[in-house]
Amino acid sequence: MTDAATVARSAAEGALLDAAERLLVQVGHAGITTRRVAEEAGVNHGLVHYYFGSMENLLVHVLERFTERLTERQRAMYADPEIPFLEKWRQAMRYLVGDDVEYEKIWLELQALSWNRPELRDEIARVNGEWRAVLTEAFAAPHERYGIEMPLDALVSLVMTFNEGIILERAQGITTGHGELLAWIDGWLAAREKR
Amino acid sequence: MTDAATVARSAAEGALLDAAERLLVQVGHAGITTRRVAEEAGVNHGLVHYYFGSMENLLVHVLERFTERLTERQRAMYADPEIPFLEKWRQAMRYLVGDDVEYEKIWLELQALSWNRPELRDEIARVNGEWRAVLTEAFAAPHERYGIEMPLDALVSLVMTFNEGIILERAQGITTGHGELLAWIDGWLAAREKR
DNA sequence: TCTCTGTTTAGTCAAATGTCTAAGTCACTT
DNA sequence: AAGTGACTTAGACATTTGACTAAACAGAGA
Repeated sequence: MTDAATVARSAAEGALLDAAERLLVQVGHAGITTRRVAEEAGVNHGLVHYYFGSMENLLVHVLERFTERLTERQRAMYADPEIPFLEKWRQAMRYLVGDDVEYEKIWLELQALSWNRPELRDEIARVNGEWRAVLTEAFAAPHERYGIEMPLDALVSLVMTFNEGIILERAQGITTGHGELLAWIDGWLAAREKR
Repeated sequence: MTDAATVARSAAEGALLDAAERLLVQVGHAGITTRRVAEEAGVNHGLVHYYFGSMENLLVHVLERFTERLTERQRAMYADPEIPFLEKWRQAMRYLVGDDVEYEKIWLELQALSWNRPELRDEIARVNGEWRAVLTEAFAAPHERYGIEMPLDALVSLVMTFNEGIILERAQGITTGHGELLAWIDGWLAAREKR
């Protein structure tokens, strides 16, 4: 295979994966067909089969690429030891209720896909475990410093699940109470920070 | 229309709605077709069109019937003023992590369906609002009695979203931390109860 | 008993879909 | 310049799907 050809192929493959993500946002996983994703990507519909073997397999690749980026983003958000915890928390909450609803929609659609494809569930569970690990490490020090009564693993689960709940509600256009909740947490953290 | 015919028709309609719910659990909303739901219900596939006009409309009826039951269940869970709050809470949490995963799967599939059908979102939002109202009323007294610092609407949002997050994680086979979180909350409530 | 009306059945139809293939195209090598 | 091999294209093919329909059917009332 020539270099030029390799580049062209990678570009086309990437275009198909990008197109699939856009269609996840626009119509959901159930509405994606080989012809539609090819048209969205501006490539011939035969390439879906040529590159990925099947429509199903293309979505598997979308999932893998997305979870890789997601894991990276989660790590970047909380990992840097230079940045104070409160700042990380605020950054994470800004993302959570920011206007990047599309990103969350992709993630939800991929999760919904996994509900009925057992072979994809491991990948979702892996990302969940990774996120849990990142949060557990990031919250270990604040957990002690702020004197939070609840055990660390319970706290991490609480943070993860209420985040997922907010994402789920936002996907349905519901935002009631989110601002109040996040504002109170922020105030609570800030007050303890100053002491 | 005769009475006997009415009964037979109601039975067949109910059978189709029940079959659709079972298929939501088994294969998700994307895998439901007129022929498949008819076979599952044991009726002729033409009846889907005759009764409901379209496959889409059948799912709308499934959503309406389900949300009606869900609202009723939520009210029954928290409404009775005779039952002490702690007991209600424990009952609700037992449901949440009970083995009735199928029920949650139906609810999640219907929500996922609504992500791409704007006409269904009002119904989801309605149920969400109803649940919020029920919880707000049920938590008003405990909120004050337990001396919870967070404002009531933030507390209600926290409870709702972490519940939804737990449901979402459980749909993917993830239960890490749930037991620890609920156990701690239970202990916290129980300790304040005794005082 | 016979008709009439609403229900049920089996089957038709066009459109859409995933998969696959044969022919065409292009860059690179010899 | 011709050949080579991989890539790309357009189209074919069998299935499946939602929607629809004509005919068979059943039960209530005359």
